[in-house]
Amino acid sequence: MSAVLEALASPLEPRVLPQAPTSAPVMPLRMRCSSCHLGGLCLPCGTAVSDVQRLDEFRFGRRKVKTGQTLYREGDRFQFFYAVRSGTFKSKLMLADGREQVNGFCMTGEIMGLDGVAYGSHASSAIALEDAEVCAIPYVQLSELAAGNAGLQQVFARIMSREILREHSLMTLLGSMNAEERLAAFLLNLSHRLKVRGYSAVEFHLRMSRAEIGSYLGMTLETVSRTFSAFQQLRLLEVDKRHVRLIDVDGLTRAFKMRLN
Amino acid sequence: MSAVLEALASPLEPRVLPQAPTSAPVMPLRMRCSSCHLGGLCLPCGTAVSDVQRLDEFRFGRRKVKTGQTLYREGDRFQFFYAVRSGTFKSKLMLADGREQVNGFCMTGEIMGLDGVAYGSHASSAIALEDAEVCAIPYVQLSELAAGNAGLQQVFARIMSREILREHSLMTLLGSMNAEERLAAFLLNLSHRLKVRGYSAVEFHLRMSRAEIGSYLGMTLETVSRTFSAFQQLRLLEVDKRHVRLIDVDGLTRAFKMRLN
DNA sequence: CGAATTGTTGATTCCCCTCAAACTGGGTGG
DNA sequence: CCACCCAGTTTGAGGGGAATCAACAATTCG
Repeated sequence: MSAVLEALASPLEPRVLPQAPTSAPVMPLRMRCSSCHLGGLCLPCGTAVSDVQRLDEFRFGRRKVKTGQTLYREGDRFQFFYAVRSGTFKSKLMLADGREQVNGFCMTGEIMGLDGVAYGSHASSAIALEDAEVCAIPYVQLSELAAGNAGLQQVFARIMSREILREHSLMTLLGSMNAEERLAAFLLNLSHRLKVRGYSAVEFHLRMSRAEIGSYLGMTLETVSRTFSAFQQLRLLEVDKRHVRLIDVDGLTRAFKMRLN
Repeated sequence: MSAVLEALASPLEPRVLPQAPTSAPVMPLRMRCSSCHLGGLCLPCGTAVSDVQRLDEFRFGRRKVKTGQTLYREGDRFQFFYAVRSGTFKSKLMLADGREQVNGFCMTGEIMGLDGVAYGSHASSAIALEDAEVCAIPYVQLSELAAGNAGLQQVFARIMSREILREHSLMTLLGSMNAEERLAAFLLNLSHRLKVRGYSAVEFHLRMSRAEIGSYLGMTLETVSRTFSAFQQLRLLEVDKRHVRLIDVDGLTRAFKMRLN
């Protein structure tokens, strides 16, 4: 019986899935949150200074992951959250027919692995789309720390809740938008996240293939490509392979006219 | 800028939305978890006995909600989770064009309102599809209690994580399944949840309209109706308005062939 | 009872998937 | 060096599945 049928119904049984070793090396380096360049982007966001000092008490291990390497695999035992320090990841899971379903892209400061808490094993795989580095946050230790610290606990709850909201939005997108609206929403989301991270909001390099975008947005790679071309003809953007320059952000915004909560 | 664009990027700013009063009355009755008939279905699921006693320390208020009434509204200040004691709810949000997007149905024992934690206001509305009763769990108190109790905190984290998994599955459904697969998955999910609650797994009354099912599954009400008829012709089930009897569960299972994680 | 809501079914349209072919840039090896 | 391959992308042609528009039946409700 699949997770669709069981997600809410059989709450706490651990799921038994084949174990596969993760391929990325563990780095001996350890970081303090208070000296991290990510600052407010990451876990400590919204955390009081005193709580960040609590986070410092145990230093998080770092790990480098090269392009194409797997950080963790669907079914792996869940031990760590991973905060992206640099690079981009895709989160994916396998369907019965062997196709892969991409269900997220993670950039600097974003937390991966939240879906592992429910059953103690990762429900998705994380694969680096470019050379990347992550901060491994041991769930057990974070839990213990949060148990004595209401502030940290709230931050953690909010991060989980934000993930729920993110998926709400994606569900709305998949359930009620056409191809142009989906791609416009995707590009504007990307643009916004890049801007927050200090990169250009209008000119950027896509880290993911057409097929990965298509999987994420629930359409085929051909339709993604065609929609890019259509946007270019409408003078909304310029695109050459993975290089994108947004010309008419307002036009793109109008192109996805739904209010996504 | 919509939540799609901001979900992960601007983490903790409270969102300002119009306030609307909730319409359901607050009941003076108060319940202890340890004496609740829901038992393992609800929040205490997976909680040690000693922790349930902790939950008993503050008694949760109950509230009756009649068919069609709103328990909480999108934009309302987030103060409570709600555990469904009886009845069925739909969770929905409004799109820019006035249509409503249904993003979940909640039955006995399930927790509503998890999406409110992120920004301190509810991101969706909850509406009773039949006369219902809920248990109002004050978030602040639950937080405080969990701060001194690692077990309870874990239960809470798992509930959030399960919600994330549920949405993963729905995203996969919306992104990669056709109408028949979607409806089959929906019916099998419903069947399973009813069975767990002691009802018949093969014969039940749908609490929601074709339009609500369609909104939830990302298809039109006409397509929902047609797909029901098609299943009936295939002798997979019998359907008369909202009364459903599953005849060939295996056949339905084959009808949605995807492995949803 | 008429009006409104909900559900079923039919006819038509159209968006996107599928299949297919061609192009690009990069890497490899003879 | 160029021929070759390969993965990724673009573009075209055609078909199918679901949306749209519409009519009608069944039920509920004021």
